[in-house]
Formats: sequence, structure tokens, C-alpha cells
Amino acid sequence: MDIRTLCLGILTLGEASGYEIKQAFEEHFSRFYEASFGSIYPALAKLTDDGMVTCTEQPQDRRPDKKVYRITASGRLEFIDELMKPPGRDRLRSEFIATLMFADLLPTRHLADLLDERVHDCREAVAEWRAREAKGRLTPGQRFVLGYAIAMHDSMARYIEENRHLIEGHALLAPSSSGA
Amino acid sequence: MDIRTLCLGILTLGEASGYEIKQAFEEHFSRFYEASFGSIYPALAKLTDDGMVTCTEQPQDRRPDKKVYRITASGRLEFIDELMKPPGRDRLRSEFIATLMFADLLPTRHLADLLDERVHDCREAVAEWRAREAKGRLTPGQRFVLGYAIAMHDSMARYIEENRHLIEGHALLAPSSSGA
DNA sequence: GAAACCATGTAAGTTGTTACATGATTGG
DNA sequence: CCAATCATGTAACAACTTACATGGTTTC
Repeated sequence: MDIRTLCLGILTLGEASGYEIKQAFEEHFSRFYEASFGSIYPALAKLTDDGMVTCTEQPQDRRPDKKVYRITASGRLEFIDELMKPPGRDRLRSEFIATLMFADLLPTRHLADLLDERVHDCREAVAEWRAREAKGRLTPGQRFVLGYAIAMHDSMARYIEENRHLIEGHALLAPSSSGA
Repeated sequence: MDIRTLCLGILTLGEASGYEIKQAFEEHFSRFYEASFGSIYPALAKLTDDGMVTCTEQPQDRRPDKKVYRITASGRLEFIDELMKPPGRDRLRSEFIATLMFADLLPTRHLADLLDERVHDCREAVAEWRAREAKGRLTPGQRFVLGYAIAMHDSMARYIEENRHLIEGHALLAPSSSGA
């Protein structure tokens, strides 16, 4: 699913400027997709050319005009058409996982830090998402996906804590401890 | 982590040809990273130029020579150097998840099929991985990552089954059923 | 006064995929 | 006989990111 389609999707939730679409990417798709201005602005220009969105310029004080985009009927159709295509396979590009695959090549201390940080990061994300889940007004789809992200990160953190001994067991024994 | 680095990583596990590296990608990194010949062969050529790997050509009957690559000491250093860098953030590019975020735009039937397929796919993958986990000889790192993949896909399938009502609740009621 | 936010856009560069080019062997 | 496996490589293309270009406003 390319940036063009994702922009269209965000616009089904309401009108927005390019800047706001970038924020929406961070809010809704964070940890899934992300997009830079360098891909969003050209995509919006193309969508406008193609009649998938309309653009209204709102003059602002001492700032570039704010261009507010709104999805058209054709845009909505194109988006639904895209959604109906069988989704491609998931691809988790995780340098963390790639690193752990070669855990035996890493200094024990470095590995432990890596795992600690990751667990902390997961817990933090879960806490933040739970808060959003509780207060936010979300579409059922958004709620489902948010819950999915929570479940994934929660089980990720748990997995790491319960299984880190598999890779840390290789540690040089600490001077005064003699654990299994 | 680019293909070059990942090739180097695979070569820390033993010598291999470009063709075999592609297979290793499918075996070890499946669902994480994947790579095509169009990126593997140029990467190996570059690694050879840079002295990170050596290449031995083994003539074969009626086939192109098989080029077997072996990592050098410099290669090993470069790889470890790469592993020591703080890993970038995970990025799960999932068209499935992106689609579900807009579940309300999809026909109920289509949505149900999508969820069924996904659950089935997860369960299948988990079963296959459990088999590999049981019999394969794996490094601790590989075992850890395999377990991680199993945990993820298992909790993914469970999450979908336990929460699909959130997005399917919107279904037009089927003619003769009146389940909650 | 530095950083972050608001606001848009272009150009160059990176990184990868797909399709092309070649061609024997094995199994259903 | 068609598909998959074995085996390597190049060229064209796609999609995205980073850095550049511009510049006021708000917050620490």
C-alpha cells in the first residue's frame, strides 16, 4: 500500500492539509507506516490532478497558504477498490530482531542493554496506547488496530522477559553469582 | 539494515552461494526481511570488492559456475560493527492492518473472509515453526527469534478471534441468525 | 537564543524490486 | 509438457527518504 493510498485513507476520516496528514500518519500508523513530506506533498498534488481529492487554499497570516484537501467520490471509490485487493504479506523490518538472531556475536552487556531498552520501549508504548484507547473517540477499525498494537507489544515485552535467558545464558558468569 | 549487512550476517553461519543466501533469507528471515537476486548478487560483488568476503568458483556440469562466498575477518568486523549500532525502530508494513483500520468501508462478507484467512495463515505458520523449533539445530539467537515469531503470530491469531466482533458487529444481520 | 511547531514544496540520492537474458535438470 | 529447482547476472523502474529552500511563531 503506497503513500498515495494511505493519504486517501486518512482523508476518508475528514479533510486535512498535508501537514496534518503527516501528523495523522504518526498518530494512527505509528509503528506501521510512516511518511515524509517528500512523499506526501507530491502524492497530494497527483491526487488532485487525478480528481481524487479537491484542494481549498486558506490564506494565513505570514505563512504559506494552508491547502486543505477533501476526498471526492472518485477518491473514495479508488480507495475502497484498493482496500478490496488481497493484502500483500506482512513485512516486519526489525533491526532489533535481526540483531538478536546473531546475539552470540554481541558482548553480553550490550545485549542486556538492548533487551532492557526494548522491554521499556514496549511497555511505554502500551501505556500510551491504553490511555488513547480509554479516552479517544475512535472508529471501530481504529480501536481494533490499536488493540492489536497493544496486544503485540505486550506479548513482545513478555516474550523477551521470559526468554532472554536463551541468549543471555551464554554470558560470562558474573564474579560472585553462580546462577544456573 | 540493508541487504549487504544481512548477507554478511548469513555468511557468519557458514559459506554459501548467492542462491543459497536467498534460500537462507526465506528460511531465517521469512516474515521479517526478504531479498531478491537483483539485490543479493550486486551486494556480494560489492562485498568481494571491499574484501569483506572471498569468492571461490566451483565449476559445475552444464550450469553456471557456483560461486561460494566465505566471510573474511574484516567482514566479520564490519558485521559486528553494524550489529552494535543502535537498531532503528521496527516498521511493520502490513496491508492487512491498514485495511482493518478502515474496516467500516468494507463489505461484511469480505471482511470476514479476510479475518478467516489471516487466522488460518497465522496458525499454519505457527505449526510449521514449532516443527522447525523441535527438530532443527539452531543457534540460541535463531531459537530466540523463532520463538518470538511464534509468540507474535500466536497472539495475533488469538487477538483477531477474540476481537473481530469489534469490527464485524457492524454486520447487517444475517437473515435467520440472531446471535449477539 | 535554541528548539519545536507551523507550512509548503523540489531535487538528488538511496535502496530495493521486476523483468529480462540464459539455460540444463528433475518431478509430476 | 509444465513447473520447480538450480545458477548467475544486468537494466530499467519504483518508491521513498534526506537535504535543500524559505520563513514566521511559540515555548523553554
